[in-house]
Amino acid sequence: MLSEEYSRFIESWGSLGVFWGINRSMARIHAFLMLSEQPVDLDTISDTLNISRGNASMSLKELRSWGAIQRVHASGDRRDFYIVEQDAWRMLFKIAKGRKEREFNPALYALRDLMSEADTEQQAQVNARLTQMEEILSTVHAVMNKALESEKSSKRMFDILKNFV
Amino acid sequence: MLSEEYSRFIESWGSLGVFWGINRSMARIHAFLMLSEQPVDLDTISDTLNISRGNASMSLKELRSWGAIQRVHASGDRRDFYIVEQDAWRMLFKIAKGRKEREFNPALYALRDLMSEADTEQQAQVNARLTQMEEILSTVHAVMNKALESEKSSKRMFDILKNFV
DNA sequence: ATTATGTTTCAATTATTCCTGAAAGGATTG
DNA sequence: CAATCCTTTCAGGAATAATTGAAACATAAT
Repeated sequence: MLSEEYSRFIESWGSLGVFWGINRSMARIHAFLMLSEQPVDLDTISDTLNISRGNASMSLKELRSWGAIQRVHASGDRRDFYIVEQDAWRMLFKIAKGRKEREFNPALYALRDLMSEADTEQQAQVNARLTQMEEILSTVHAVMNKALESEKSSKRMFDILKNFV
Repeated sequence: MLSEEYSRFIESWGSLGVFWGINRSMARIHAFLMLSEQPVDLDTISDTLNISRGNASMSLKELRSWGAIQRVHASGDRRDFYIVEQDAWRMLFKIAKGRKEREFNPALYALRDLMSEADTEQQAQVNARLTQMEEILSTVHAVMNKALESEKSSKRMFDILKNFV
């Protein structure tokens, strides 16, 4: 049984997960594993969080594919156990990277194509707007690429922002 | 009828909208208005984008509540017309602000509560993990607050990042 | 006051996403 | 190699979210 604080954290981690575009179950499982000193098996997860085994299994699989968690084995035990990836950064970046490519990039590329294809008598205001938008998105694009390029690079960016604040 | 480039931009803007947590219709309408030199009325929107009037009306209302678009009137015309907010920043920030408060903040607060309530014999590894996560989220929190504090502040941050890249 | 024109609301429908549970699949043990 | 234990898959069901369309509402013109 989980304490109230544990539950609350797990649930709000779930909501934050939705913000990142991962579903609630996955995020809750991830939160639970963050709070577990010992490796945890599938049954414990599904019982504690009230998630079906099927769902838990799929969620664990996907979390694993993102490098968010690892599967480990206890000797003399047939079950699989799971632990979180020790480095919290890694997961955040993996997720961010995927979403950026799937959703951000296409919009930027479409915008650029639009601007290059546009006939020259494109109306002035529209042009100005698109130009401004393109500038913003391009910078965001560059920043994200840099941030997602290497752990070192991202940490440096993080520090710069930290100092700015 | 829209050109192919226009359509493509509108559709991918729709996907990007989903990334931000606004629904496809709203994002498409917003894109369409960005591409219109002239103020546009509800019928044109609903016909051009194949969106029902009801949906268009609701979407326009919500876009307006976010300051993403404005309603204007043409003299001698009964209809309402819509134009995009001239400053692209404003909308992005409004949206970011809302989502941050609804989804990010609760997770951070829950994490902090968890850490303060935790019994002292909390296990070392878990503690280390939570501490690391709290540091990251706190910094993100501070950065976002700063960015959302004022237009000037956000532009400064934007420039800093631009230079870093 | 009535009609004509345009907008908004909202219950019902449709689409999408998420989750379940049972069956199939693997691996280990006796 | 059969039995046991655990995991994975996936079709169907449940829950959510988005969208429609028709009715109610509002306003201006006649």
